[in-house]
Amino acid sequence: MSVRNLHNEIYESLRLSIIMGDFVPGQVFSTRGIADRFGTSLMPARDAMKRLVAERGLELLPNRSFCIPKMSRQRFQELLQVRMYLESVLTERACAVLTPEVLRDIESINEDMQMAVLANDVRGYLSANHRFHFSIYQAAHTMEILPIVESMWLQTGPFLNAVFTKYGTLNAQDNHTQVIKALRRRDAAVAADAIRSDLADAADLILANAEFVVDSDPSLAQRTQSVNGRAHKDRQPEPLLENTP
Amino acid sequence: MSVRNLHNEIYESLRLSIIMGDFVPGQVFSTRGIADRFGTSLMPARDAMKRLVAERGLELLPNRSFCIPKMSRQRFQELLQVRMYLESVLTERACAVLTPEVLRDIESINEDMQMAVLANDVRGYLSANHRFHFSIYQAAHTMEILPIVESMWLQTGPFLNAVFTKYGTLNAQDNHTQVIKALRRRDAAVAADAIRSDLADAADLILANAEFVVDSDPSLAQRTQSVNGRAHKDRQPEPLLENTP
DNA sequence: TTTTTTTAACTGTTATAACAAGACCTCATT
DNA sequence: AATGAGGTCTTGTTATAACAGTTAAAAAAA
Repeated sequence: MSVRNLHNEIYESLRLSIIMGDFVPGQVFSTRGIADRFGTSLMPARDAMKRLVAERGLELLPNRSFCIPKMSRQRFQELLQVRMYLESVLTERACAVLTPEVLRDIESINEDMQMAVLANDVRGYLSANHRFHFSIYQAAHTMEILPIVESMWLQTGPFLNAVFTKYGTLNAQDNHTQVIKALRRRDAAVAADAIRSDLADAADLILANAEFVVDSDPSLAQRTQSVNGRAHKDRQPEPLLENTP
Repeated sequence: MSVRNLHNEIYESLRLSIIMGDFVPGQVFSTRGIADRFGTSLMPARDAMKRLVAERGLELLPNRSFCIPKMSRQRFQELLQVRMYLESVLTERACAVLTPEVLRDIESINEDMQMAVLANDVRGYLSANHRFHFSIYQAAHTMEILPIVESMWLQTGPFLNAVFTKYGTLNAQDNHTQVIKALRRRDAAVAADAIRSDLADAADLILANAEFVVDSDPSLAQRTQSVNGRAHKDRQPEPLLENTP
C-alpha cells in the first residue's frame, strides 16, 4: 500500500479513474499509450494494467490489448447480488465496532454528497458516494471481504457513471440517512437493510434504462471495433480525466 | 486463458501448487528463485507472482518479497462465511442448468475421491475434491462469482493441506453424495445445503486443531524470520512439488 | 567477549532493446 | 470494380542490465 512505486502511482490513478467512471465501457488501452501518458517506460504501466485485469477492472481482449469491460444485464445482476450480500455483511460488522469519529466522518461525507446532488455535480456525487460506502466498509475491519467489494466497485464504476451522466444523480438521501440513523443506534440489521435498499434503488434506475446494457455474450461478441493497426495514431486519444461527452 | 505465455505457464503451475497445498504458510519466494526454477528471465516470474498477489494467493511482505499468507482464526472464519454464501449460490445456479454429462463427470470425480480417501492419498483427495466442487461451480456459468471463489480456494489451499496432511483426509463422502443426489433431482436448496455442510465439516476439523492457526494480527506481526541477505543460498530450497514433511 | 562498522550479497524496480504476432492499409493484379 | 498479396506499423512479451534499498554476515574495534 504505502510502497512508493511508479506502477503503484499509475495503478492508483487508473483505478480511481475507472471507479469514477472517467472511462467508457469498451474503451481500449495500450501499454505504450498509458506509459506515454504517465511519462514512464512500459514496465510500470504494464504492471498497473495487469493488476487491474486481475482485479477485473480491465479486461484482456483476444488481441491481448486491454479494455474497460462492457456490461450485460446478467453480469450486472450477478454483481448486484454479490454486492448486496457482501456490503450488508460489512455494514453489520462495521455497526458493531464503529467509533464516534468515523460516524462523524460518514455524516460529513453524506452532507458533501447532498450538496453535490443539489448542484447536479455528477463527479462530486460519485466521489462522495464512494467515500460514504467505503468509510463504513473500512470500519468493519474485515480484510478478506473488503478487497472483493473493491473489485465489485471497479466493475460497476464505468457503468454507473454512464447512467448518472445521462439521467442525473440519484437522490439516495433517504437510504443514506437511514444508514446513518441505524448506525447511530447500533442497529445492524436496519443499517444492512438500508445499504441493500441503496444498492437496489441504484440498480433499479440502471435496469430501467436498459439501453446502456449489452445483452450479447461477451465471450462471443467482438467487443471493440478497431484495436491495432496504424489507425491507432489517428484515433481520438483516450479521455483520461474527462467524462464521456 | 488460452494465451500461451511464459508467465501464464508459471502462473498456472504456481496456482495449482498453492491450491494443492504444496507450499507451507509463511513460505517466502523471490522472483529470481522462481525464474531460476522455471528457466526464464525475471519478467515472466514477476508477472505470475504479481498476479497471484492480486488474487490473494501470495502476499507482499513489508520487505517487498512474496510469501504464502499465514492464516488467523478470524481470517479463516471470514473466508468461510463468504465461501458458504458464494459456493451455495453457485450450486443453486448450477442445479438449474446442469446437463447429464456434467452430472456424470461429477459422479466419476466423486468416486476418484473416495478411492483417494481409502488409500490415504492426501494429494489425490485434495485434487479430486477441488475438481468435484469446481465442476459444479463452472456449470453455473456465472463468470462474475467464479473468480471470487477461485481466489478463496487459493487462500484456503495451503492451510487445508497442512491440516489434512497431519490429520488424514476428511471423509466427506456423505456430503458429496447428498450433493449429487440433490442435483440429480434438481433440488437446488438441498444441494446448496449439502455444499454448506461440506464446507462447515471441513472448517470444524480445522478449527478444532487450532495449533495451525495464528491468532496474531498479520499486519503487525513479523510474518517471516529471514528473507533477504546472503543466507539465501544456504536456505533449504523451496519445495515446489512436494508436500511439506 | 561484546559492540560497532564495514562490506558484500540479495532484493524488487525500471529502462531499454529485440522479438514475434497480428491488423490494417496500400497497391498490384484480375 | 473486386480481390488478393505484400508491407508496415502497432501490439504485448521477454531478456538483459543498471539501480537503489535492505539485510546479514564478517571484520574490526573496544
